[in-house]
Amino acid sequence: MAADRYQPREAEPRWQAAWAEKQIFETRNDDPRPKYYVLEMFPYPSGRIHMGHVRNYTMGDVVARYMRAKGYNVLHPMGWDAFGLPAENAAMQNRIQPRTWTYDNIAAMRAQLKTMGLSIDWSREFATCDLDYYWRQQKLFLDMLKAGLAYRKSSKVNWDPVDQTVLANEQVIDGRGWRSGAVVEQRELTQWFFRITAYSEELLAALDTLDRWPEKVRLMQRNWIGKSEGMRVRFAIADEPPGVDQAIEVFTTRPDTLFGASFLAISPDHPLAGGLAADNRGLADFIAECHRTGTSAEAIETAEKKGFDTGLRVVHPFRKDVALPVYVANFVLMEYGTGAIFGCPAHDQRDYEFARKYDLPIIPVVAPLDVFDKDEELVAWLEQFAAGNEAYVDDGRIINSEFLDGLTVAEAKEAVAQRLEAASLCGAPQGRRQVNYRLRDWGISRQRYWGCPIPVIHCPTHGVVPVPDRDLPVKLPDDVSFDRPGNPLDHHPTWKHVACPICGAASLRETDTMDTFVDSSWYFARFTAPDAATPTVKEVADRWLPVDQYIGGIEHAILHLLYSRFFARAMSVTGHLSVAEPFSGLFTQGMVVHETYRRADGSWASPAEVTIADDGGKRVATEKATGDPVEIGAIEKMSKSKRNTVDPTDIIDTYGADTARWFMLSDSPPERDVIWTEEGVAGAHRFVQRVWRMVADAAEMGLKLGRAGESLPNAFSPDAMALRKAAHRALAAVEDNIRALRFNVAVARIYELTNAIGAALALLDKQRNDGLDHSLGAALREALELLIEMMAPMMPHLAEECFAALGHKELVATRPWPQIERSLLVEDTITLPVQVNGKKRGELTIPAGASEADIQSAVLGLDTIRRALGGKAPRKVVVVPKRIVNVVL
RNA sequence: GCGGGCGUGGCGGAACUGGUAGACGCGCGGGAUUUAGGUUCCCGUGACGAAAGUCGUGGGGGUUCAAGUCCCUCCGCCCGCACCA
Repeated sequence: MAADRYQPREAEPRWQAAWAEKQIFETRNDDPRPKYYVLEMFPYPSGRIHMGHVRNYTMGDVVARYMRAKGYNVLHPMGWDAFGLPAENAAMQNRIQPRTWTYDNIAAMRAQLKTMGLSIDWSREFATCDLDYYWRQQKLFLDMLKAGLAYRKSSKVNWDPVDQTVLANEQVIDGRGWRSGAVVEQRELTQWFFRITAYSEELLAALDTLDRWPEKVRLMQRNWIGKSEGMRVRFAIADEPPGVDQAIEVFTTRPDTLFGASFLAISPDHPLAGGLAADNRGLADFIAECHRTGTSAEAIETAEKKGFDTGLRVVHPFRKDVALPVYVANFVLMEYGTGAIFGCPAHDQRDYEFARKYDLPIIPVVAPLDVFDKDEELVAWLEQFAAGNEAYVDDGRIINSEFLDGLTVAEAKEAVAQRLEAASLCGAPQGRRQVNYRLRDWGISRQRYWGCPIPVIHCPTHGVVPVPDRDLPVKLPDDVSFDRPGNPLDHHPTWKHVACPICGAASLRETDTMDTFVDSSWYFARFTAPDAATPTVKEVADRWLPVDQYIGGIEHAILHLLYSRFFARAMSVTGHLSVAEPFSGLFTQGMVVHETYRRADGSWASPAEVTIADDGGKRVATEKATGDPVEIGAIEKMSKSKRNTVDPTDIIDTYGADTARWFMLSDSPPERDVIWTEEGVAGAHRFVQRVWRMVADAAEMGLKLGRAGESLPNAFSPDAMALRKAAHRALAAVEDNIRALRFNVAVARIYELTNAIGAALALLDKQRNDGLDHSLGAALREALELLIEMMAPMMPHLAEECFAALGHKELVATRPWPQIERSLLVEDTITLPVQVNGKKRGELTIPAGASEADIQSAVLGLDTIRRALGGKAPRKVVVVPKRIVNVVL
């Protein structure tokens, strides 16, 4: 019964055409069934898809196909994150228009993606560089401007000297541009910002509602928002006439340690520092030196805490006789709090180091709880502390602090707050409570061509004038040149010259474009009505959103996901939708990694260039072309530089999309990295062929199996019953595991069922000449059909081919998910492991309904148990129903 | 430094709220089919042991009839953030 091999190259396009022809993945907004929105992070059109895309989109497709089979109206769209610098770089290098380059890439990648057999609604496809999309984005911007969520300010920006553009804080990594890797400079520019900080608290608090997000991502966002509760405290400058300007305001989260203060420190960028430096040469030099020190991680790590005594003195708020020196210090950031701090060396490590260096007092004001009320121990602790070289930063009770003595840290914070709020300094309260966030407003201006133009006009009379809706879109010109650095829009001879919409005077267009993170902050909403003349159709967006399952890489844990959360709120305020959170379920998948291969000369060899052989249990690599030995290196993320990439198209050409999909889902848990191996792919392909062979063999035995759609007999032989149980149990397990996105376990369950079917098939084949067990034939057909249906979300083409081979006319893709026969999940007899003193000594097979007493006596009657007991009487017998029996001596 | 995650055979990994550790796959060994290789099918595969059995989830300790799972402690690896007052 030699069956032909399954030919994916022939079968896969045929089924893809069948699905396309019936338009079964095109989703209607007016479909009354419950909705389910699955989305994978859309790709940047770099030109070729990579294995990371294959993994990402396969996972999403499994969920989409499964939920469709479960009766949901599934939205599963695809688009392109198409603006951005690489298109301009290509323009400069290859003298090709960014537009042409981008759309060519999209066409190539779309064709590649389509070979994967994804159940995507391609009718909703768009690219963010489509005029139709960025036009609506300009509308969103104008609405946000009106709502006060977009504004312009002059600010110090991160300037990337290589890409010649401004970067968001989030795009600066260790002081370098996230794309170019160039050391970032600080420049003063007028920039557009989105007021994301208006939602600091909201974005933080709502993280608690995102219970289907990875804890890790929520934590990263929490840290990024960086809430801290503290106080602003004003210190009066000594020997100056009282006046509001004669105070320095600091931010602190430890007002309880105020009596331990021994100095104030202000940032080199603090206005006061600048003022003082005007007639203090030494200070001016010090500030200049601070600016020279890098902001990279190493620089900060190794930088010494340095300060410069300004000569100013301030008055301690509670001890008018104590004057504290004011330093300019290199470790105080102007961007955080007020740009000034009070130093409490005893309870802050940085302040401690600073005090040691400049010989300032170190006054302990918090004592550990366990020594606080024991005089001798407290004295000993104080001595030990004085002899040590570390600040005490843990909890405790207050000492050396007049009215605070004996209070807990929390009580002391409250007491200080009340005093300072009541106290007055120069006509204002001396202190006030303040919640501070690390989150900054989002700078979106980019001095770049290939992005969404910011739709405003600068009029000499009226200043910034929004482009009226009737004049939208502000269209990117095609005739731009890239022969000099800087922004081509700015260089364009005519584009920026326009009349003011208010007075008609000659004015200039804004030539900055938006950060591409803006484009990806609302695309999920646009998919719900991709052809609408407005950014969204509110009722439609509200019906579809939030995205039920969003899948993508962990690298977007902060930027993209936080911006999208902000946009959902901004779009609610401006009337485009009314959901707060864009993604109710988030899954972050692991990377695809591969071995690296290095030649003797140090160059990298690609997997396609080497042959792996087994040499006495050790894997060795040789170069295909020359036979030279190649060193097998570390397993790393697939990258062009290490040349350890595998092209999805090569794999699909060789093995078919189903094999690639199946391998991506097997073995590794989806949140972890998956190691791409030739052996693994071959194994996946072996399984594809095995399933096909089984189906073909079964089809050949046609008569024994009954026909497609034929109902099952009433009675089953024990063999048939066992197979039915295995099939329905597998179905239940696969369903549970797909729901939990535990695809690797679902795959294992499918393998198990396949093994069971293989055994049953062999049994039936043996009966060829003997008496036929017709009920086994029927059970086999049922099991095979269930197998096909449960693997269909993962290997959709193979499933269709198999289903057709069994005589079905219908597509698997349009069939409802099979019903589990619950009665088959219940065992009538069960096998319990039996332990003696916690070690397994035997097994007991007994009716499921047996009483505890029956089980006990049956257990004690087992030979293996009697032998293990050696004639001794058990002390007790623990019976855990349906699980285990433990006989205790 | 702060925060989080992880540690199970040769490898990737299973193991529900404590209840048969190693499902499933890869690799490896043996056998059958084949002119041969490959393919395919069958059997075996945690370690030690002839066997009975003993040991075994990073190390050590604890709770429990029972621990990969809970508690304490130590070690190692990975990731994120980081002069945030």
